[in-house]
Parts: sequence; structure tokens; C-alpha cells
Amino acid sequence: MERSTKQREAIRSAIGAAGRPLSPAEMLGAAREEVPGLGQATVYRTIRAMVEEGSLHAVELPGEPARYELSEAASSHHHHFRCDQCERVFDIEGCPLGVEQIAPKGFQVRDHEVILYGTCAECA
Amino acid sequence: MERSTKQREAIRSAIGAAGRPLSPAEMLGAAREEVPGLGQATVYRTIRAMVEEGSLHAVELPGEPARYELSEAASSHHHHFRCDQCERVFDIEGCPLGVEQIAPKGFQVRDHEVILYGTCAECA
DNA sequence: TTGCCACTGATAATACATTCTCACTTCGCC
DNA sequence: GGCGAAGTGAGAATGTATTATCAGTGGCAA
Repeated sequence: MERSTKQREAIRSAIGAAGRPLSPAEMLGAAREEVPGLGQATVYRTIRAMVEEGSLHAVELPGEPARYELSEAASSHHHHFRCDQCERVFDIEGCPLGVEQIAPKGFQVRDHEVILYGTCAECA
Repeated sequence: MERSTKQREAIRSAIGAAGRPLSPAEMLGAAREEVPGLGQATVYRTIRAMVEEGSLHAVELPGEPARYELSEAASSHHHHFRCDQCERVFDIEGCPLGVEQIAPKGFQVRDHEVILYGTCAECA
């Protein structure tokens, strides 16, 4: 049975409040403001449970730990922007035209990923 | 001083012959056809040396070990395609129009990455 | 041909994110 | 309020990619 605990509430609320994909470490930091003693194992357990139940969605970038965002936020097709300075990842609306057209002949495209790197508005 | 050894020759030649980014494990497999006893440490050492001297370039995809391709091949702007079946990565010429236009206001784009996932011509 | 020292292979060690273990806590039905 | 099971925290353990160690090998200049 699923129980409601202040730890889980803090984690869920941190993800929801962020409005962008969060890494486990970011979740831990944010949720600890509400539940000081929060352990990282609990963050990972909660992430796994939410991913399995389908309410959380993984965002993976090359060479770094996965971030997670609410599935409702991920329901509309979008991409991501990673800031070189603060290392945060932001959602980007839309998608460049003809992305899948650049595949060579005979290659079947199932999905695609677009990642922008640079400086976010806050760090600029 | 840099010496020329059959191990390094085999590794360099494997990378050159592939015509696509290779993972350390792929290099090891290919180069072992020429030098049977080749050790993985030598592959990693050679990769690092070549990256440092600038002749090799890393291609990183989410959630898997880096692949490497010759810098001369990477000199022209291109992207990558990963096959779901054989898990190989291929170079893709060109780049969708307006990729950087999708960034939100105030965000400065330094670089971008486009990754297509699907089935390659050979596996289709 | 010889000798030095960079190179190599096997294996241990490291780095890291993630998962497991286990004793203790706490939620929530009775 | 009491109790049983799910949840938690700390730290150990795991998995995987990469790097270091070290004794032995071999490229190459003299």
C-alpha cells in the first residue's frame, strides 16, 4: 500500500515547483528545505516509484545524471536547454522543422532529441 | 617521445576504417582482429592520447559510454543517428533549419546537439 | 646489436550514480 | 491508543566506465 509521508510530499512538491527537469541531487537539496534530514535513498526510491507509476519522466543528457520532470509537463513534445554556468536544464517549447529529414536514405526514425547548450537568461 | 606500435596502428586504423564513431569496446573488438592480445587499457590510453593531441573527438550520447571519431571527420558540422537494433552510431550530414531559434528569449545558444533514434538501413 | 625507456597487458583501483541492507520510525486501519 | 507493515536514513554494496600500477616487452637511436 502507498502511504503519504512528508518526505514524499516534499519531493513531489519540489519537482512540481521547479518547472524544469531536476536531478536527484537537486531534488534532495530542494526537498531538504522542507524536510531537513531527508536521505538520498528516499529521493531515489521516490523517483523510481513515480517513474514506474508513470507520473515522472526521465530526461537524459550526455555525460550527466538523469533529470526528471512530471509526465504531464512532458506530455507535449519539447526539448531541452542546458546552461553552461548554472548547469540547470530548462524545457524548450517547439521543435525545429524537418528534424527527421536529415536521416540518410533507408534509415527509419523513431524518435529524436535536440539539446541546446549555452547561457540561460538568468546567468547571461 | 611517441612511438609507433602495432597496437596503436591497429586502433587508429580501426577508427579510420569504421567511418562512424566507435566506442572503446568496439575499437577493442575491431583492433583485436589485427592484434589478438590487445588489452583494453591500451585502447583507453590511446584514446586519451589522441583526444589530447586533438586528432580524436568524443561523441557522447545519453546513458551510454562515449564514442570517438577522427577530428577530421568531425570538422564538418553534423549530427548522429543511433540504431535501436545494433546500437551503432552513424554520422548524419546536415542540420535542421532554425535549431537555435527555439531557445527562449534571453537564452544564448553556444552549441546544439541533435540525435535521431531508430533503425539503420542495414537492420531495417 | 645493445640499452634505454616508452609501451603493453593483466589486474587492481577509482569514480560515480544508483540500489540494497537493516535497524528504527511512523502512517493509518482497527 | 495500539499494532503491523510500509517508509526512512545511514552507510555498505553494486554496476559500469575509466584510470592507475607494475612487471615484463619491444621500438628505435646510437
